[in-house]
Amino acid sequence: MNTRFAVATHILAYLAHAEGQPVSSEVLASSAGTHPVVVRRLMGTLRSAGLVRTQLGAGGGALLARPAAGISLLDVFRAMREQKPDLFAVGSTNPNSHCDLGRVMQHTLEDLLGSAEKAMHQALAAVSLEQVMQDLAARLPTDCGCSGTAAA
Amino acid sequence: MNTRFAVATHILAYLAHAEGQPVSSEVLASSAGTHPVVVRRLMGTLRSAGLVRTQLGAGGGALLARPAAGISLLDVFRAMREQKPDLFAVGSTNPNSHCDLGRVMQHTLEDLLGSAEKAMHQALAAVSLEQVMQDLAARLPTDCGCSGTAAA
DNA sequence: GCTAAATGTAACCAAGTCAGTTACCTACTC
DNA sequence: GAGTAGGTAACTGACTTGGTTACATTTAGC
Repeated sequence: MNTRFAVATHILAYLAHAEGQPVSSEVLASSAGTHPVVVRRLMGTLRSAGLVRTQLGAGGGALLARPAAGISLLDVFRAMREQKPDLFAVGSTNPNSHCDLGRVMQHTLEDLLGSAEKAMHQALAAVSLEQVMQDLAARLPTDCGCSGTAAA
Repeated sequence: MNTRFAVATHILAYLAHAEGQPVSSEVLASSAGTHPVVVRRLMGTLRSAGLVRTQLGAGGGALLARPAAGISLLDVFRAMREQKPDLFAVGSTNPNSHCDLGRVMQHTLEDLLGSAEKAMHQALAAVSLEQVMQDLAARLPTDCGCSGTAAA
């Protein structure tokens, strides 16, 4: 899911940059180096997470659903994880359990690992899409000609 | 890799409990609800990470390589991840790059996500195997008959 | 209205990962 | 020497995921 997250952030940063102008999946795919359908699939997830909205028809495309400052990397992370058990799913350790160790181990790990995950979440929550853009801007040499809504 | 981590921790906790007594892969597998070969494979990873050592031959098995207090969940996590790129591998976003955005995006994400990962690592590093055992002990009703080195 | 340009999806394929399993060699204890 | 263990290779089946094609649907603009 590494790539999903990276591509999603890439896309969102692009959308943030193209404020208000819908961007087509084709353009986004070319920028992210993937296939338009992959972008649209991803977009479906981002849309149900409420991070983007899309416009059908000619001249359509995707737009941010809210200002970049209101979208955190945690939002993106969560959207990619969707309903999946957060990061550490201990549930699969078979509760073999002619005694309780299996089950108890499960709960113990869930607690201990849950706090680790929470720490990561907090760190992710602290970074907004706007900050990502600022970081990007600081790194881009000058204007390389791709800062518009054109290619990237 | 959820299950790998969970099983590894399960195994290590078991070994910590059986202080000094080698435990066979068969017993460990039965406790963790998996196959002995899976345990041995995992054990290979833990061994190269320096967390356990194994004894060949009759009466052999696995033992902790150091005291439980000296093994953190981060050690386990790292062992499971091995040489793999830590958690967020942004490298796969194609640097399509008729301009620099792709590459720059990569670096930016690596930095931002790296700090999130570091936060998680710190939280994991704060938990030792000994604490896991204490947590387990506190949860186990009384002595359910499986606290020895026998079954679990 | 018609056309062109988009999205939304479904379906399929190839690649990769991983747990489970079998099999066999090797090492060690008794 | 026999039995008991780990080490490892090899194969399988399930699952995930990215890429691709194909097609229905929607919308803007003429």
